[in-house]
Amino acid sequence: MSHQKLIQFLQSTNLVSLKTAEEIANVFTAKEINRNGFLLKEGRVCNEYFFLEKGFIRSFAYDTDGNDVTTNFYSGNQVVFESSSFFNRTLSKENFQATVDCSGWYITYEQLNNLFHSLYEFRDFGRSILVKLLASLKTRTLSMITETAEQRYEALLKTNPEIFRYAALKHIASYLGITDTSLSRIRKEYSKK
Amino acid sequence: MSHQKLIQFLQSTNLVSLKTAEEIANVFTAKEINRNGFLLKEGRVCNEYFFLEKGFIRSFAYDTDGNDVTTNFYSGNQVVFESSSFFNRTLSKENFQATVDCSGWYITYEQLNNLFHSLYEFRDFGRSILVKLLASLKTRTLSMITETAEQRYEALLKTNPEIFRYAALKHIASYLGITDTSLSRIRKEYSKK
DNA sequence: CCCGGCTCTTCGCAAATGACAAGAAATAAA
DNA sequence: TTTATTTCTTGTCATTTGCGAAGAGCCGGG
Repeated sequence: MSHQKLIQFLQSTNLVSLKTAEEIANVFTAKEINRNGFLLKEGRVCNEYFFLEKGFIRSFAYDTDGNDVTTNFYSGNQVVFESSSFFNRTLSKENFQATVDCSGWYITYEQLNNLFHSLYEFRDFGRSILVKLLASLKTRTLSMITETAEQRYEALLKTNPEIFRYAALKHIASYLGITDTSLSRIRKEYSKK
Repeated sequence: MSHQKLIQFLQSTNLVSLKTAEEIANVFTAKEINRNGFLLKEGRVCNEYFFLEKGFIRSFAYDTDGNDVTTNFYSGNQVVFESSSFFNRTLSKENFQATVDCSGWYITYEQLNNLFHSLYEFRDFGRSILVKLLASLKTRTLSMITETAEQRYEALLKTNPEIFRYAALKHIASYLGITDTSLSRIRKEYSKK
């Protein structure tokens, strides 16, 4: 168990030097999540800023009719946490569940704030994570408006093929904003081409 | 022209003391935007962290077919800027246009970074802005998936009635992810109730 | 190994929405 | 004011998508 991947990830933004990345990484604690295990359950306060090194996580919420709606997918080398619950210390409306066995590293809210205090570079890193999340969500929202379900399916298949290895089709369907029935039809059409 | 509203806004998050809020506000420069004027045009780097004191701004992007798609609406007492372009110094894909005469205050990227450096509290404030943007976009994306167009229209009417005072219906339609034709029909149905 | 449950596909039908076009209403320009 | 332009509504029709149900396929627990 080494911090290698985490250090690489911290440096990948070009906001953190190697020395600082090592310093930051040393604060993180190893964490494993078994298949179907939860990183976070709704109704609780998110207290782990989790770097997913290996595995796959799906986040989802329940709508007013009780339907399970996928809010996001996370594969390796990403930070996984619910920003609003984490930073505002409020109850999470989302669940984060491992689709396969996962391993990674986390720091708590307190540890993160200590690092923000002491290491200028880590604040910039933290901000870049938020900005990235916001940008990708903007792109997704725009695609919900401007693209057809089939176009969204095709784009997801090309840009995030790993999702199709790890996630159930019904969960991909709700992520795309359609029913599993409709996704099935789209896949049938698409496979003809 | 006073910083009063800006100071109040800075304090509203409870992350910034009055003294610090005043200190921060003093760095901001007054800015007016005439009706139909632009705060930001696509293809340029967003360099203004703009506090909108009065007025109304619509942000929009063009899809691949050249259709104008509303990405957001901003009324008074909000921070208006494109986070990805601003923080990453990349070209904006969005336009920000004043729907009516606007007035407010801005700081540049450089000024914001200086404040982040010198004032711990302002960093927390800046983060809370990003977290809020992310949370509201999450809510919107989820509503695009789980709610019907009529439900989204009804919710917007209740929670953001000012949008209907300032924005054209066709712009509200693209924000809701439907055509203006469809919005017109929904309004007709809705008015019967 | 077999059973039960979950997932995915398929079908028929209903409802929602989009595309296109025409006309009315509102707004801006001359 | 008059004219031109834009916005909004309405109509028809085609397409997409959802809903409910049924059946096939897959997987895990006993």
